[in-house]
Parts: sequence; C-alpha cells; structure tokens
Amino acid sequence: MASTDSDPEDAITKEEIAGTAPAPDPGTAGISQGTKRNAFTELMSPKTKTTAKDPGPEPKTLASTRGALTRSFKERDGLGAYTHDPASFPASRVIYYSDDFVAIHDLYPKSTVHALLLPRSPAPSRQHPFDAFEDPAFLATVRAETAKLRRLVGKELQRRYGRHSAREREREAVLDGEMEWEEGRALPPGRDWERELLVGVHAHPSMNDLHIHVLSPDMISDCMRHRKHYNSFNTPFLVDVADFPLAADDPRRHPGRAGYNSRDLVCWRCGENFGNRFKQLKEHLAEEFEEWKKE
Amino acid sequence: MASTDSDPEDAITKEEIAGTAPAPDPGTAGISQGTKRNAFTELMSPKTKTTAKDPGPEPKTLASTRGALTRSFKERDGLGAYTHDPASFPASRVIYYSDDFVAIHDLYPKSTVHALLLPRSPAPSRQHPFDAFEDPAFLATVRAETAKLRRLVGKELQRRYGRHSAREREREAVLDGEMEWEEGRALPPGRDWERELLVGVHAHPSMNDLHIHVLSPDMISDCMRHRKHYNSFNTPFLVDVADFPLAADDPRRHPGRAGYNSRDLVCWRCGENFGNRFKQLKEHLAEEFEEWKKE
DNA sequence: TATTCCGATAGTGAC
DNA sequence: GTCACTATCGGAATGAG
Ligand SMILES: Nc1ncnc2c1ncn2[C@@H]1O[C@H](COP(=O)(O)O)[C@@H](O)[C@H]1O
Ligand SMILES: Nc1ncnc2c1ncn2[C@@H]1O[C@H](COP(=O)(O)O)[C@@H](O)[C@H]1O
Ligand SMILES: [Zn+2]
Ligand SMILES: [Zn+2]
Repeated sequence: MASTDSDPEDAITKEEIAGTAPAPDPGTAGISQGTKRNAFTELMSPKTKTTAKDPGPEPKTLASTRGALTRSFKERDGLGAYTHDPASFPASRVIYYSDDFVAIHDLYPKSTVHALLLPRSPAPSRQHPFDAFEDPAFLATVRAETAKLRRLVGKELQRRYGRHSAREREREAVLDGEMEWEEGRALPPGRDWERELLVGVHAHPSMNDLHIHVLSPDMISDCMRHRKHYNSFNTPFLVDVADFPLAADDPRRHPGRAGYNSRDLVCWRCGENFGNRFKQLKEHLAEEFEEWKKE
Repeated sequence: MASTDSDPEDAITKEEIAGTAPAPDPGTAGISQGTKRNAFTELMSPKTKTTAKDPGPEPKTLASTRGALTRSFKERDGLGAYTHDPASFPASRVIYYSDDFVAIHDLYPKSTVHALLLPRSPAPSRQHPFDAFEDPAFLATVRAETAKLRRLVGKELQRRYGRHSAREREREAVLDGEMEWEEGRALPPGRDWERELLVGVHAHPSMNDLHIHVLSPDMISDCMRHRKHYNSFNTPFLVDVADFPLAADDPRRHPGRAGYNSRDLVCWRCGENFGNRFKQLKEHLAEEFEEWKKE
C-alpha cells in the first residue's frame, strides 16, 4: 500500500521543477520524454488545506500577474492570464506554449490527468466555441494542436498507469524476450491510451476564454464535487472536437433545454445508474479506476 | 451580562429536584407556587453534547423504562412511556399527572416554555386528534384539563419574564405603593400571559399518542431547527383546541394539500416575511423575544 | 455548465 | 409534520494598492 517517492502516479513537488522556464518548442516543452517524471504532474490538489510552501489554487499568483497586465481578471476570465503571459507560470502549470496556443494543466482537474488547450488569437478566444469553430481554418489549426496535446496526455497516462496494464505488460514482455513470440509477427501494440481520452468543449462553458478539454476518462479527482461536474464530461454536454461544425439543429446547441446537466449519474465504464447519489458514484469510480488501469 | 444562580430564566439542575416524587394533586403538583423556582424549568437542551450527569434527551431512560413495561416504544411511540408510567420520570419532565392526564415538558421544546398534555385513556390516545375530539365528552375533559395546564404555563411565563414586563411592573409599583393610584380604582391587571399562549394539536401529528401542545409564542429554542418546526406552530397547521369539532370541509383536515408546512417563514410578531431564510428568522426572533418580554 | 462558503433541503435509519 | 446524520441542492459573493 505504501507508495514510494518515485511512484509515477505521484505528483512532483513544486521544488522539483523550480526554475524550469517553459520551453519554446510546443511539441515537447514541459515533457521530459525519456524520464520517469515530467511536467504532467500536478500541483497539490486545490481546496485541501494550503501549506506555507504551496498556497494552492493561487489567487495570489493571479493577482500579481494581473498587476503586470494592467488588466483585471475576474472569476470567469481566469484563463486569460495564461494566454496573456504564459511565461509567468511554472512548468507544473503550463505544459507548453507557442505563438498560437497555450496548453495547461486544469487548476481544478476533474480526472487524474486534465489538460486545457487555449488558443491565443484574441478574436476566437472570446467567442463561444460553437461560433469560433464555424471558421474552418481556425477549426483546422485547433484540431491539429488538439491532436498534439492528445498525444502528450496519452503518453502521460502510459507513464502513470502502464505498469498496471495487461496489454502494456504483454508488449513489454515480448520486447524483453520474456515471452514467446512468433518470428516476424507484429509486436503487440500495447494499450491505445489516446483512444480513451475525452477531448472537447463544454456546450455552455463557464470560463470565458475558449478552451478545449483533454482529459483521462477516469473522473478521479478531489475537484470532482457534484453532479454537474460529472455530467459535463459524461453526457453530450461535452462536445467532441471531431463533431464540428455542428448542424444548425444539433440539440447540443441548447444544453439547458436538453437537460444534460441534471441527468442521473451514470458510471462511464459500466453504465450503472446512481441517480442522485454522487458520493456512491465516487466510491464506485474509485473501484472502476483500479480495474480500468489493469486493462 | 453575567447571569446569577437565581436567574428565573435559568433552568434548574437535575440535582435540585432529585428525589421529588410527582405530587398526586394535578392542580399544582410540580409547581412550587410561592417560590422563585419550580418544575417549569427544563433539562439541558437536547443535541448539545451530553454530559455524564445529564444524558440529555434520554434514550437510556426510555430504554430502561421499556424493560419494565414489556413493551417496545418505537420512535413515534415515545410519548406512551409517560402515560404508562408517569411516576418513573423526574419532576423536571413530568409536570403533574392524574388518572386521566399527564402533563410533561416537551423533550424537544420549540419555545422557551413548551408543555404537552397527554390523555391517558388508551382508546382516544391512539386516535387522530380530529377523530378523538369528535367525542364531545372527551373533548370537554380535554378542554378543562388544557385550561389548567394553560394557567400553569401562563404563571411560568410570568415567573420568568414578569420582571421585564412594563405592565407587570406597573401593577407591582401600585401594589408596593411606589406609584400614584386613584383610591378605589381597580388595580392594573398586569400582563395576561395566558392569552398569548399557543394551545392546540398538529393537523398531522408525528407522535402517535394524542397530545396537546401548550407553549409560549416566542419560538426561541435550540430545538427549533427548520421550517417545518416553525410553521407547525405558526400556520393553521396548529389547530386550536377551541376550534373543535372541525367542520367536515375544514381545509386543515388536509394539511399537505394546503401546504402549510412549506409556506414562507413569517415572523409571528411583526409579520416580516423571511422566505426560506430560516437562520435569519431565528436571529430576528431573538430580537423580537427581547421586545416581547418588555410588553 | 468557474470556486467557495454557507445554509436550506431531502432521504435514511432508529430495535 | 419525532430526532439525528449524512449528503444533496441552492443561492451569493468572488475584486478593491
Ligand atoms: N484559474 C484557472 N486556471 C486553470 N484552469 C481553470 C481556472 N479556473 C477554472 N479552470 C478550469 O477551467 C475549466 C472551465 O470549464 P468550462 O468553462 O465549463 O469548460 C474547468 O475545468 C476549470 O477547472
Ligand atoms: N420522547 C419524547 N418526550 C417528550 N416529548 C417528545 C418526545 N419525542 C418527541 N416529543 C415531542 O412531541 C411533539 C410531537 O409533535 P407532533 O407529533 O408534531 O404534534 C414534538 O413537540 C416533540 O418535540
Ligand atoms: Zn461502473
Ligand atoms: Zn418580527
């Protein structure tokens, strides 16, 4: 039961990444590909009591950033800080950035891995995603960048949970010569972590700056606190980037009318219906998480 | 601010009434009429952490009583213990009893003084009050006994709050010769505490044994905890004993349909509407209580 | 369908 | 509309050298 210091599921500490300037190469910046640890680890989860060293979801940090920008970031404008000045954030928060995009770790992750892709173009950033994605050129660049971030998040899941995975271990065993394998036959592919990721936008975002969610399907997080959190990622309220542009009569254009957020709670993995019993769903999800890792 | 040991608003301790057997005379038993203190004082209020000396609203006491009776008192039958064996309770709980009635202090009082009258006749005791009161003879005896308890409770209010009351002090001043008063003119009557008491039954009782509430209108109590508590004494859900027998089409026969218990919270004294804001109502009631005592 | 705090509402179990 | 416990649901504020 005791986890070791090098447990890949552990979050690294702030100190361990201190001084690491965000790398300019958007493809790999913030990811130490050959090492066990990388920037895809999170700060201490929010709302747990803040320590002296780590003030948690930092109103202080945002406030100080704001001073430099002569601009006020209200509650729902919090993501603007990242696109305005990505360099001011530690690598534990900003995964990478370029002139056009910033990728970050969600400050209130709803799964064990939860990243956001933030386009930096001011105009579409202020639009509703359904409107912004009407522009085919913009949609294309977002899709391409989302694919990149998706690969990174997939690799992070592999790094964290690969050792639990039956498929990954099979591949490893063949590679290490520990398992019989027909000469010339293709290697076992290992697990396709990317395929299971949730990638999309909320039908009615609360944060004003355009952002695309890229997250593990596990829904394991202390920040997952109520029904709307869960349903926003496990109903049509989450609109896959692949689904754009939306038809004019797509019901997801009226998420309130469709009532996605008030649906019964249903396990994403086995379909069990939990009604309103959020806490029981959470306990069930913890069990599903263990099984899921083993696939 | 510091209260003295003899503050008439204080509850007396269990020790002070220890060994006091309930007096057989239902008219005055449990009330020490000539003294400052009497049995109209309450045990430590429930749900505050129980001490070793006073276990609070005593599941222990009821459980041990049950053993002697070879009978199980479930949650909603808790009042049966008093009519079955009133002598087994301390005078701080049982105000008085006779062959036909037991008067007790409500274990979860919803006002500073809150008594219950329990008829001991088994048949009507198990009926809904609306049905039991269809019997004119029974209703007459209940009315007479309720009038007695009402007088006792009125006297208790006078004992507790009389020193704050302008009308009581006026009378006292005349009696003491401290105030000019025309020769032969009737004395100032003092305050009619009885008149303000709430006396009645709940349109849909939760406790199975027939009981009549007799309580101060102040609604000041730690046991007053939610909207239904308050509305059950401050809407037509409380049916005055004087209103019986009820007409066949009286809307109070269908309290759920009438929605009394889900009404907005309205101050009993000034009529201010607090909507759903129970806590604010409670704070307001504390202020009203101070003013009310001064009347 | 931002978080957080606080409080009102709702379901359960009570031997 | 018993109590007591837990959990769910609901509104309001969120900034201010
Ligand atoms: N200051 C912040 N930094 C990073 N992520 C945030 C911040 N504030 C909110 N979020 C996340 O932004 C997302 C906004 O969700 P939505 O607007 O519903 O698509 C949520 O997942 C939040 O956890
Ligand atoms: N064990 C008990 N001893 C004395 N009073 C009780 C007991 N249990 C409940 N009560 C009171 O009985 C009353 C029942 O209210 P109702 O049935 O709505 O008329 C409430 O005022 C309770 O506080
Ligand atoms: Zn499941
Ligand atoms: Zn008032």
